[in-house]
Amino acid sequence: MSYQVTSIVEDTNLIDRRRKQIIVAATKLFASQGFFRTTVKDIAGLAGTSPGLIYQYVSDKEDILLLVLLEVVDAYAREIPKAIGETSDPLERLLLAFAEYCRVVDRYRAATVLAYRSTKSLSPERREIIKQREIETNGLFSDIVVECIKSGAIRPVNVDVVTYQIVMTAHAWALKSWHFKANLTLEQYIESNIDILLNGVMTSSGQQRRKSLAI
Amino acid sequence: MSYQVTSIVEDTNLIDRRRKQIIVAATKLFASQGFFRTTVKDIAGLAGTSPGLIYQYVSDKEDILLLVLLEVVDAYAREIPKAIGETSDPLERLLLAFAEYCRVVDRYRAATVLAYRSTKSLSPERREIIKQREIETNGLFSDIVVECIKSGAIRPVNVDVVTYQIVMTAHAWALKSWHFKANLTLEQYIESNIDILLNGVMTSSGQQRRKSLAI
Amino acid sequence: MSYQVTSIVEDTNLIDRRRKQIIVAATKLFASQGFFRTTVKDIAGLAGTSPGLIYQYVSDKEDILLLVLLEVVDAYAREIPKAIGETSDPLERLLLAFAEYCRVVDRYRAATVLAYRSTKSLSPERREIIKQREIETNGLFSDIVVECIKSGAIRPVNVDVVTYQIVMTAHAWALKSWHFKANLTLEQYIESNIDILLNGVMTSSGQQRRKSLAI
Amino acid sequence: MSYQVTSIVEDTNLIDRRRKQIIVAATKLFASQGFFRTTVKDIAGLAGTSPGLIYQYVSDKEDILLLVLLEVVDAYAREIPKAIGETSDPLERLLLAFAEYCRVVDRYRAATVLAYRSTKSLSPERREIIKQREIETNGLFSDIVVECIKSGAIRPVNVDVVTYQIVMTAHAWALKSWHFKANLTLEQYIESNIDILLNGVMTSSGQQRRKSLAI
DNA sequence: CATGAATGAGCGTTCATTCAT
DNA sequence: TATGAATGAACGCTCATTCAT
Repeated sequence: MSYQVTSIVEDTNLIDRRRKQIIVAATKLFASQGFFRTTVKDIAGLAGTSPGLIYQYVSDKEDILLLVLLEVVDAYAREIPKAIGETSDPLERLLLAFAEYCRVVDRYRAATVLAYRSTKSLSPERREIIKQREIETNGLFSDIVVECIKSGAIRPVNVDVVTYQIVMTAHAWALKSWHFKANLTLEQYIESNIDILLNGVMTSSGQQRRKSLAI
Repeated sequence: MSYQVTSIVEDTNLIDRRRKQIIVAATKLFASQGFFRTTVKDIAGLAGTSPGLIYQYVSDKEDILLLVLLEVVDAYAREIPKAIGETSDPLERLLLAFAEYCRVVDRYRAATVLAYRSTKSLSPERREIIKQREIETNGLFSDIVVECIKSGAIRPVNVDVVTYQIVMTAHAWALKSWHFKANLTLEQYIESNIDILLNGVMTSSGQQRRKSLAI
Repeated sequence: MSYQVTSIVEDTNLIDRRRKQIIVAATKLFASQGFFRTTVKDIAGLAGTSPGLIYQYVSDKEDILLLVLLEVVDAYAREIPKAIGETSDPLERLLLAFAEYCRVVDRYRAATVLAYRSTKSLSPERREIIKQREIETNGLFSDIVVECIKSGAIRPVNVDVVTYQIVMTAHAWALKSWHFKANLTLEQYIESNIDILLNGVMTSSGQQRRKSLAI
Repeated sequence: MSYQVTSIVEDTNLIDRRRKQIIVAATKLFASQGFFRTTVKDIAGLAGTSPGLIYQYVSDKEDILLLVLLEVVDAYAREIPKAIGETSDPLERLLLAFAEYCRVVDRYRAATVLAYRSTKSLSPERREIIKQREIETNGLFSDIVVECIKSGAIRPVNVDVVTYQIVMTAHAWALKSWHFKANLTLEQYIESNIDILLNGVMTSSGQQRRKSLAI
C-alpha cells in the first residue's frame, strides 16, 4: 500500500530514464531466466550500466522486480479503460475490454508470465501493491458484468466466476502462448473465446441429453 | 523424456520410501517459500534426515523439484481417468472429468501453484517431462471434447480453445484460491463453471443486441 | 548480557577447537590491520580453513571480534584472582593483583590494544558483555583498595580514582609498549609504578614548596 | 614527517575555511560511528557540501582522519604551553600543565577517544605525524619533570614512567568519561589525581607493613 | 547406508573515488 | 570551483554439493 520505490538521485527525469533502462533489461532477463537466476550484474550489463548505478535508483533487487511487475499491471489499468472510451452499451464495453485485455497481455506477454512466477518472491508489503492493482483491473470487469446483467444482455450468473473466467482467459494467452501461437492468431483467439463465453458450447440436442445426467 | 531421476542406492523399496519423505517435506517448503528460498538443509531438516542423504536419492536440488512436480501431474493423469471409469456418454465423461480435475487440483492446491511458479526453474530436459505429462492430461480432455462434438452434444468449436478453457478453469481454483475460497465452495465453483461453459452467459435479448455490434 | 555466540555445529569439542583456531588467526589480523581492514577471507586463510566454515561457528564477523575480546577480558578475570590465591594481607593482595594484571596485559598485549580500538565496533548488545567483564575486573581492584583503606595501609583517597589509576597503568604497558619496551623490562615497569603509586613522587621539600602554590 | 595534506584548490583562505567545515563534520561522525562506518557522503552531507568538493581539499578519506587528529594533538601542543605562561617554579609548572592537559582533553573528549581508536587506521607515513606531535607533548611534561627533580621538588624517579602516568591520567578522563562523569567533576578529578600522584596512597603504617612483603 | 562438517564459488550490496557538466 | 551521477572493486555471507567417518 504505502510502499514507495525510493531513489538516491533527485532529478525526476533522470530517475524515469534510468528506471526504464533497468526495467527493460530486467524484464528480459527475469522472463528468460527467472528472478533468482538473474543477477544484478546481469541486469546492469544488459542495461549498459554498472551494478552500483542500479542501487541509486532502487533500494533492493526485489524493488527491480516490483518495478517490472508494476509496469504490466499499470498497463492493464491504463489501456483497458482507454479502449472502452465513451462506449455506453454494456455488452459492447465488455467485448471491447476483453479484447483489449488480451492485446495488452500479448504485448506484455513475458511480464505477464513473470507475474505468475514471481509475485510470491516479493515481500508482503510489495506483493500487496501488485495485488491491489490486480483487484482494480478485475473490478473493471466485474463492474461491466454487473451492468450487462442489469441491462438484460447477460443472464444472472455468478459475477465473480465470470470475471475470473474472463481474466484467466486473457492471461492464458500468455501462459500457454507456446501452445496457442502455433495454431491461432491473437484475434482468432479473442473471437473464439468471446463466442464460447457468450454462447456456451452446447447444442440444443446436448441440452436435451444433459437433462438425463446427474451432473 | 529420456531423463531419469537417478539414485546411488540400489534397494528400490528404500528409494521409494526415502523419496516420498523428501517429496513431502520439499512440497511443503517449496509451496510456502518457493524453490530458491528453500535450502536442501531445510528439506533435510523437515524430512528428519541429513543433506548428505538426500544426495543419495537425487542428483540435484532440481531433481527434488522434478519429483515434486511429477507428483502432481501424475495425480492428474491417474485420477481423471479413474473418475470417468466406464462411463460411455461423451458429455457425461466431460463433466465427470472436469469435476474430478477441479477436485484433484484442490487436493494438490499448493503443488499446482508451485507448478506455475517453478516449472521454468527446471532444466529444459526436465521441463520437457512435465510438459509431456501436461499434454497427456490436456489430451484426455480434447479427446472427450472431440467425441462430444462428434456425438452432436457440443457444437463444432475450436477444440484447443475449449480444452484450455477447461484446464485453466480447473487451475484457476488453485491460482486464485485466496479469492474464491472466501466466496464459494469447490462444488459450487464446479457447478457454476459447467453452467457457464456449456450454456454461455448471454440471454436471447443479448443475442439480438450483439448483432448490431462490430465485435 | 543475554547475548550468546551461536554455532550451527553441535559437537562442543569441535566448536572449542575451531573457535580457538579462528580466534588465534583473527587476533593476529585484527591487531595488525584492525577489525575493518581484516576480511573474513583473510581470517579463514590464516586459520587454514574456508570462509564458509567460519560461519558455522560464528554468526557474524562481529561475533569473531567479540570472541577475541572475550578472550582477553576473561583472562583478566581468571588470572588475577588466581595470582592472589589465599593471600590475606590487603596490601600484599593489591600488589600481587597489580603485578599480575600487568603480566596478563603483557601476554595479551595485542588484544588489549585491540580492545581500546575496537570495542565500539561491536553492537550495543555485544559491547555490554565486554563492559560487564571490565567492570568485574575493576571491582576486583576497588574491593582490595577498600580493604587496604580499612586496614589502614592506604589513606582514605577516592577509591574510584585509584582503581582507574591502577587499571590504566596496567593498560598503558600495552598501549604504549612501542615506547616502554625500548627502555624498560616489564618487571621494572611494575616496580616503578608500584613505587610511584604508593609513595608518590614528591620529596618533603617539595611538600613545603607546594604549600605556597595555589594549585 | 614529510607528508603534507594537499589540495587542488589554490586560494589558501578558502582551503582553511573548507577544511574547517570538513573537520567539524568529520569529527562528529568519526566520534560517534568510527572512521570506517562513516562515509565520505555522510561527511559531505553534514558539512553541507558534496563528496566531489571534499576531494578538492583532501586527497583521501584517510586525509580527513589525519586532519581531525591533527586538530587535537595541535590543541595539546598549543594550549599547554599557553597555560604555563611565564611561571618559573617547576612544581607549579607541572601542576598547571597537568590541569590544563585534563581540561583540553575534556574539551576534545570525543576526538581524544577517536585518537585511541583510529590512529592505527592511518598509513605509516601519516601515523608518524601524529606520533611526533604526541612525543612533543610528552616532551613538554618530561622536561618539567626533569626540572622538578633537579630542583629537588620531586625525588629521582623514572622520568618516563611518571610522564606516562601523567599523560595517561589526562587521557583517562576521556577514555573512561562514561564512568567518571557520573561521579566526579573535572576539577575534582584533577585535584584527586594530583594528590595521589604527588603524595602516593600509602600511610606510614602501610610503609611499615610493606617492608615485610616480598613485593 | 547415513551423517554432518567442510568447501568455495558466487551473490547482493556498499562506497571511495572520478569526472562531465 | 562545485556538483552529484557513475563506476567497479571488494566485502560479508549463503548454500549446493562433497566426502571422511
